[in-house]
Amino acid sequence: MQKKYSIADIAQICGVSKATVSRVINDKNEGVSKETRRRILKTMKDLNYRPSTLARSITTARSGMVGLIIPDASNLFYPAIIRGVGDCLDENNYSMCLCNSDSDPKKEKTHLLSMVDHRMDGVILCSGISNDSFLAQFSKYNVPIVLIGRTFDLYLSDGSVTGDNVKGALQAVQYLIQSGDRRIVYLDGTEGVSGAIQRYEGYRQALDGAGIPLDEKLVGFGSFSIEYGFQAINGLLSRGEKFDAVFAGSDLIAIGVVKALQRAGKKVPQEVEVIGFDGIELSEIFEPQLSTVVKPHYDMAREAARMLMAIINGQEGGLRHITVAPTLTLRSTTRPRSNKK
Amino acid sequence: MQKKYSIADIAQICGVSKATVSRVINDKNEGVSKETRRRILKTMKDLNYRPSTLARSITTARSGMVGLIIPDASNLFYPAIIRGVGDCLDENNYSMCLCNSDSDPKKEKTHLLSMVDHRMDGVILCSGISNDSFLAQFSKYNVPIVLIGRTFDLYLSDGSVTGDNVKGALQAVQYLIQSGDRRIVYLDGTEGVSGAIQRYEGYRQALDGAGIPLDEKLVGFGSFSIEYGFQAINGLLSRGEKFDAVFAGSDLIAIGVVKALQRAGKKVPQEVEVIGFDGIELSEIFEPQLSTVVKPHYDMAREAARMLMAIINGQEGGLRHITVAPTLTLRSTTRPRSNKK
DNA sequence: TTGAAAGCGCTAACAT
DNA sequence: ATGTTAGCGCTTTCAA
Repeated sequence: MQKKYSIADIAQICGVSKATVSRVINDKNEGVSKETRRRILKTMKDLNYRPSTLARSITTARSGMVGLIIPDASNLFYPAIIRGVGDCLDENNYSMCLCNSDSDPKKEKTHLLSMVDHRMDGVILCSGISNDSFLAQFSKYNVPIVLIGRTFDLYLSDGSVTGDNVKGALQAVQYLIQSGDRRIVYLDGTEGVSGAIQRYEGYRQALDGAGIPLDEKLVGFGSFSIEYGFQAINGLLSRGEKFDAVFAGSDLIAIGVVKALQRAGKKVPQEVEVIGFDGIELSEIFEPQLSTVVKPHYDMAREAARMLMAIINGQEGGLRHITVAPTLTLRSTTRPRSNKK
Repeated sequence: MQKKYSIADIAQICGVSKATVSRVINDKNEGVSKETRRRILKTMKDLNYRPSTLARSITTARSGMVGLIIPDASNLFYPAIIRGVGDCLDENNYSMCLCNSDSDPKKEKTHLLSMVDHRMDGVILCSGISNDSFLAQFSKYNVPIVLIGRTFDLYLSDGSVTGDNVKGALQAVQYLIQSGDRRIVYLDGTEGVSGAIQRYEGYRQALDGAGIPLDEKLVGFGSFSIEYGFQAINGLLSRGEKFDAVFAGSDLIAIGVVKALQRAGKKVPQEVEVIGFDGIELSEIFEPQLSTVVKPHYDMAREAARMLMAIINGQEGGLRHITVAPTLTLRSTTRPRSNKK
């Protein structure tokens, strides 16, 4: 167990002051002779000395760390998000502190406060919690925050990157309607979450536009999981509900839907068309490949991180609230159609 | 932009010393009158004061953070790992610092050093890099390290949790052989990585045991991805190679294999049986569901974190190197067989 | 029960 | 080019 050296040790051994050592640590090209610098560098190396970021942070008021809060790292929606912000932070020599909120306001609050305690230079919140969120009170702590995929309480944030959920849902459902479907099931995850609210809005607009009355029996909310999609369809089927298509608020739900449909002997897409939402990697891997509303999550996450870095570095404005238009991507869970003009 | 308060501010406002405030922050039940404690607590709350973990860490020599290094957060193998260590850390009020190494020794080194700089209390390394790893030199820094799924250089770590890859591969290939398969393709990810080396060993043992000569044309290494499995099979097929089954070193590879096979019109499992490795969530989601060698990744990661916490807390021994036996799980990419005795 | 003072490892003026 | 001196926000003896 070798001793941990501090800047004072290095200074003493090299016969210089701490200030000089500090200078070479921080790579100021000014003010240190080549010779001394070399000597100090060598000593640091020989002793395996690593300057403490903690101590530095305390004086510079910069921790070099950013927090990322997501609902659940094991949900297949998040890998792209994690990697996106991770890559951007790497490029900026920043570290990432990750935690799971489980969409639980309590946990969200705990983690948010933990970010403050650890003096994170900023945090990225990728979650869908609605009203009893701690977000409104978070500004007190003066930690810049940027939101991913959460389109209300934007005013409580310093930046945001979100997909246009209303439009995405609208397009998807319009497509189904044009395809001849009338009774269109709409299934989404956590009710009250911004994305779900907006997709519901898009769904309604599409029906309205086509003069199709909304049938609440065809609408359901649960969780963003395969299980929910599976159960929901089984429920509808057992209740004898008839429907031509399903629009799901997430790809995971859509996959559950397809599985339940197939299990019940319904042909997808011949008997029932299915469109998912998100365009996660899995939507392409799964067979049949999902028709879905694609959002570029990796890039969105990267952009959110870039934004946060800009804010932290005090760079001037630029657009701080970005909305990206999703693209309806037709694959194998919708019927092929000849292009119409 | 409100002022950031420090312990000194709170002390002054409450008319007590910093020491007293420190006492209530640290919740020592000793030494603070109920009244003073109440007053201090109230003031802290009113001012939104949050003690700086950084400052505390510098004196206590404890950061309350643990680093987790994985190759790639966007690889569908890792969600379970991330969540597993995350959950354990949460329970211990620890934070997680996550980074991606891309299986690049340089990046691994950079991140490992960053962990030292940030004075992480420990790190969990979940990666498969082989020889030019920085691991051998890492012990210099006296940061406890535990390994997940990396069964060589265990002596360089303070703990480890790994699956028995030799045995897992052996079982899988033996099963295929008993199933009547003779020409068995073996595809794995990064060559030289501990897991791959061991699976290759298991593969060889199984062939040996059955007196089947090893045909190197049926063996390939690439990356742990769907793409690789897909390409590899296409390559074999275009070269006119004949084979009865495929054993893949990861589920992702196996999925690529199945896709390529199906695309080429080969029936799985009727014409070609496929067994994957890992048992990630996706192996069950994918259709056809993968027959695979399952390891409990979430639990393994959790256990690794638990181990690390024990080491950090200076708790006595217990087993510090754990090997878990994987279980061959038969699903839809192998032919049904009657049980034999 | 409370306080004073030193110290943790660093940076940042300000001198020299 | 280098050193001196204060801090930064906290914990921790040791006294009172």
